[in-house]
Amino acid sequence: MLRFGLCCIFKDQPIKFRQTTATTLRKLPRQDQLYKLSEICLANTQSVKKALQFSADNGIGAFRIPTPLFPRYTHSEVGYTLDDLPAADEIKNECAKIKSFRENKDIRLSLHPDQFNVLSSFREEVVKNTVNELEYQGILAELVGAEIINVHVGGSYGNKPESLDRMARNFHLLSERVRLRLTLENDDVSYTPSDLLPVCDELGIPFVYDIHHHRCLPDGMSEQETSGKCVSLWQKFGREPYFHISSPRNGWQQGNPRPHADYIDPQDFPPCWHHLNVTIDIEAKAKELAVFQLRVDLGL
DNA sequence: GCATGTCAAGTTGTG
DNA sequence: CACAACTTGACATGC
Repeated sequence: MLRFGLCCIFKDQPIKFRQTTATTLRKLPRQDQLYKLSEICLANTQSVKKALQFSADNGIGAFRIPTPLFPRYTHSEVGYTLDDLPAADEIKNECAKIKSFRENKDIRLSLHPDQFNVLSSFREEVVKNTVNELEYQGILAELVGAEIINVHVGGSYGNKPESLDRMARNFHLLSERVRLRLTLENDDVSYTPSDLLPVCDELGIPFVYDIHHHRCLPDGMSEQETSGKCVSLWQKFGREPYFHISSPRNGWQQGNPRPHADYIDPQDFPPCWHHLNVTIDIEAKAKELAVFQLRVDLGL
């Protein structure tokens, strides 16, 4: 069975996630900052619950939680912990509901920390911030029962082996809570599946295969072979594999193929995936509509 | 109301 | 050298 996953936000569904910025918060007294943050965090956890309900109602088996669910949590000036917030108990209660709903309905939850998280950096400050942010993601993941914290390696700085070594060393700075959830994903500028599969094997963590990135940055390994290796790595941990797919906004023939299209072109869906038991996150701008359309196009 | 500029963080490739 | 792209626009401000 193929399990399709939604990413972060919705196109048509009235499910919204709120945000705020450090600049805005800085203008408020601490008390007001915490009140504002409390409202946002509570609203966002309620939105995750709605997203899960929508998924359950529509046969969608995975949801990627927006990274800034608790906005500015790790910020050096305006950061906070849940217990600082007036609605801390309510927020934790919502998270507990998300966790049990997820378990009952078998919906997988993942997190995808953004590009500022660079475990391969040679700058101590960057690594420190990255660890900090990943630890926040770990706390969030534990609260809501998210299984995966998926990251890119980041910079290669002109020397991939050395950068991967740094990443592997910095991996051990992370708590078990984060290490047990961390996965690596191939990107479209530096690290290919061939680069990452051995590293993942060494670190004992799974590999998330993004086929669009692979097509933008090929490594000579076929899609079928890469899929197979990804599947066996996940099977080693007794877990269901995770794939990502998207289509190029302007097609493969003209311009930059990296920007994502609104929908998935069924031609871009690899035939070798059809018979697998895997989770496939649909990275398309039309969001839930793209998942529905793809199911129709593939005759599912 | 609506248009517009801004928002914590990193790295890379393109024009 | 500026800017877009990346998993993703939303929010605050000012007219």
